[in-house]
Amino acid sequence: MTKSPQPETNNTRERILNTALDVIARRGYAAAGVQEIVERSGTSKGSFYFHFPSKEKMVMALFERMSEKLIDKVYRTIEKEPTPLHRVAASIDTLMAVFAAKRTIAQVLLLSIAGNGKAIDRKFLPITEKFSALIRQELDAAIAAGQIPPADTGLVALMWVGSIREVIFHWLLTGKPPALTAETPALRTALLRSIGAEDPRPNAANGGNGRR
Amino acid sequence: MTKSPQPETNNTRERILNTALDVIARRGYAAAGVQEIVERSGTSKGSFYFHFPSKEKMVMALFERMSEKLIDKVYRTIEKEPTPLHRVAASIDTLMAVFAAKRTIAQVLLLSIAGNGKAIDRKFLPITEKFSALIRQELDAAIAAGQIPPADTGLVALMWVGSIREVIFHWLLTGKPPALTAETPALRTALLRSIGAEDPRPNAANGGNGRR
Amino acid sequence: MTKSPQPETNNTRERILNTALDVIARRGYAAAGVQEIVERSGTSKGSFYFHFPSKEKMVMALFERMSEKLIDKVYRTIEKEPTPLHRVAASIDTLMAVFAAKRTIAQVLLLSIAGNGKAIDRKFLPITEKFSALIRQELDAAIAAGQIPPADTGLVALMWVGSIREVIFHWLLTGKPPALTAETPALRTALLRSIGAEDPRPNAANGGNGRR
Amino acid sequence: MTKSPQPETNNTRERILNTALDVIARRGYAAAGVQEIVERSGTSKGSFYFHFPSKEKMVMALFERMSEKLIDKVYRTIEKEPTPLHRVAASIDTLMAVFAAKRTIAQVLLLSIAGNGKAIDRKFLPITEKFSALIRQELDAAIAAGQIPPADTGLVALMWVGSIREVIFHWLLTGKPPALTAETPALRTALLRSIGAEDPRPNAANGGNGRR
DNA sequence: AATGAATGAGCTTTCATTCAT
DNA sequence: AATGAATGAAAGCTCATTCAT
Repeated sequence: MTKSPQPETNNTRERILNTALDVIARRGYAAAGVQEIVERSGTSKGSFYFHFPSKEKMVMALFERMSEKLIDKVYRTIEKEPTPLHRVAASIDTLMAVFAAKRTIAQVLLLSIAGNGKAIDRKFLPITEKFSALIRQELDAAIAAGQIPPADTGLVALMWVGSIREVIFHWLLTGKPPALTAETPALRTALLRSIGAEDPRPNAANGGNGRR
Repeated sequence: MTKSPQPETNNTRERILNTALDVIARRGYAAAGVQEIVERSGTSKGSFYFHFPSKEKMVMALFERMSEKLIDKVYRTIEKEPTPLHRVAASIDTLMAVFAAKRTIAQVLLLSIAGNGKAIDRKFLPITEKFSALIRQELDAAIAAGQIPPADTGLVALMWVGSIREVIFHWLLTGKPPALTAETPALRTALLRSIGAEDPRPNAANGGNGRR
Repeated sequence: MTKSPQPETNNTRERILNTALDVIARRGYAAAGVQEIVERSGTSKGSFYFHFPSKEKMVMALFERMSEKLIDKVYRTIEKEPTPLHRVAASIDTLMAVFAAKRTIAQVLLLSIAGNGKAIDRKFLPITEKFSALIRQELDAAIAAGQIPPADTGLVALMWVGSIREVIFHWLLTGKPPALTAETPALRTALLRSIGAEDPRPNAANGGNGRR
Repeated sequence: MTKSPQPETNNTRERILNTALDVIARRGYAAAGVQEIVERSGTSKGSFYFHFPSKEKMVMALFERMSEKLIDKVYRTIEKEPTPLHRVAASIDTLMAVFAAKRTIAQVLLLSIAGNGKAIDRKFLPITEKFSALIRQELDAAIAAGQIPPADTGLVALMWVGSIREVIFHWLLTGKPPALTAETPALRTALLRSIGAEDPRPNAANGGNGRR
């Protein structure tokens, strides 16, 4: 097996997690064997089970690390925005930008894990859940600030997350559009319109018909 | 293993497919063993492999059967509607209604299969794809009829399917809201608003705040 | 599965035996499934087990039929020969000629069956055994007639059968020489020489070096 | 299953190979299950597949080991002989002696494998092939040295291997003669005579009649 | 901390055989 | 005589996990 080039991180635990991300993206959760992960990461079974109590727990750790990083990134980006509505729009942009840049993370976070049938599902739920909690919070703030009309923000947040997820899904599986971020402005505009708001960043509004 | 009560269908092939639906919903694709399926369906492994060349092919047959039924159901429902926009709205309602009524089908069709990492994904892709093709078609008709402003219907259809999927997802995993269809009007209204249309069936619009 | 063209024989039992010969030649005894045999012969499992108590017994019947035919053929050919030594030589020629002409029979009789590890071996032994009994008998007659010096005819017969078998083996597996019968004269001459006899039919003796 | 007494070798790989030899001799290649092999060798399936990628590859390894040892043994024995003809005679003696001493090896090497119908046949061909290549080489040397008249050594080597094989076959299946090596001198004499040579080691020539 | 041989339950699939029709 | 759906034991193989070193 080819050992992935893994220069800096000398920390075994990190090496395993990084490799696991790769392998899961390539094969899916169920087909990602512990064997392959330890081979590619240049460690050993013993090492793996020294650092993690089970494959499942390791994947959970991976998820936590990924989602934490992602949520942090979103928070750091939106805190510079002037109003709640700007923050709402910026959240969308950031999520799209990050997933476009890190295909592997998108793959694992959004599709490789869902639907294993095990209790695992319930453990992984929080990830999409966190996104929608974040979005809901900003929407509520925008309503409180009078920028948008009242709405069932729980439902809307769910819908938004689903919309974003599906667009990325489609991109992951079909490769269209080649540059995922090209979709962002139209997506943002449509999402905001669904709650009766104007897009505060209409840089590349699009009124024509698509190309799918 | 408890043998599921399976009264009428004496056709083995059907019995296997029906049981497989149950077992996959309960355990997920990968963890649904042929053993359990044949035990619960009161058949045998030999019988299973007499009727299907492989587990994978059996699941594909199951999918085709389910998605065909579902798409048919939607078509039969919307053809009674007067205008394209009514048909668009009716599609949403029907999808929600069917999934609300058949929890098991929703589970398998929308979440148990995705993310197996294998080529299988690409075989199952068409299901969500079919939904969005259907929706896009109606949206295009509505635009042609001048009922709604021009839009990237490919993107919008994707977003709608994602929204619907996520709401159902949430319901499947958290059980909220207890009656999925309670969500339908608000969902429909928001989706239509996203393309600048008025809801032609505003029977139970909801403008309050959520409860998630 | 392609059903072999099987025009005349309307007798099911015969059709099965003929097809079995083909299938065993193609796949070997163990890999020759009852399924394939009945499919290719245009019959059914039920029919198969109506005519034969088991796969093993069917193969035995096939063997008996084949070896009987072959032995008969040899007897009919050699009875025209003038002296025991001529008959000995003619036996060799006939065996080689028949196997060269019926590759399939050679394959099944000489290699597809041997070594299944089961009790079957002991049942199939008689085939080579019959050849050597036949040869031994003629050799004994030649000795009695004073045509050749006394020898351990049991051992010699075994050696001859082994020699013939190995040459055919080699031909079956490597395809050399393209025409098996080209080997016959040299083979015959060498065998006769091993018991101190002159070849009574030295039509194409060969003293040069080989081409393997 | 009774665990074979397996005192010394603590190396798992060797234990598996040794046991496999036994089991294949008893049951034949196809009927020798991995289950039985690991049970008798006191290991586990996991261990088996840790050491070998497949049952087929394991058998190939076993074959290589056996045939290497055997060929080596023959080479070591014949190199002490003074002339090519002596070496030819010594090869025959050694092959017979080794197979007589290691019944199990004879069984597996000479009969348990042939006729599996799979590509495997072609992998196992080399074993008899190696014997005949070895014999041919010595025969060619004897011709070059002027010890025997020119002949088609390719054919002769094949015939010799077939003769030897058949005699051992017969012994394995019928148990006659009780001591295989009793056959050796007569066999050797007859083989040498087939190429017009005198037996250089006529220690126990036998001209009487057989007892088969 | 790390190694990798060992484990064994579990997997999907095959196949000779049976039996109601 | 013939059919083919059904059976179930057994096959080869996988893989998360353990453990002596």
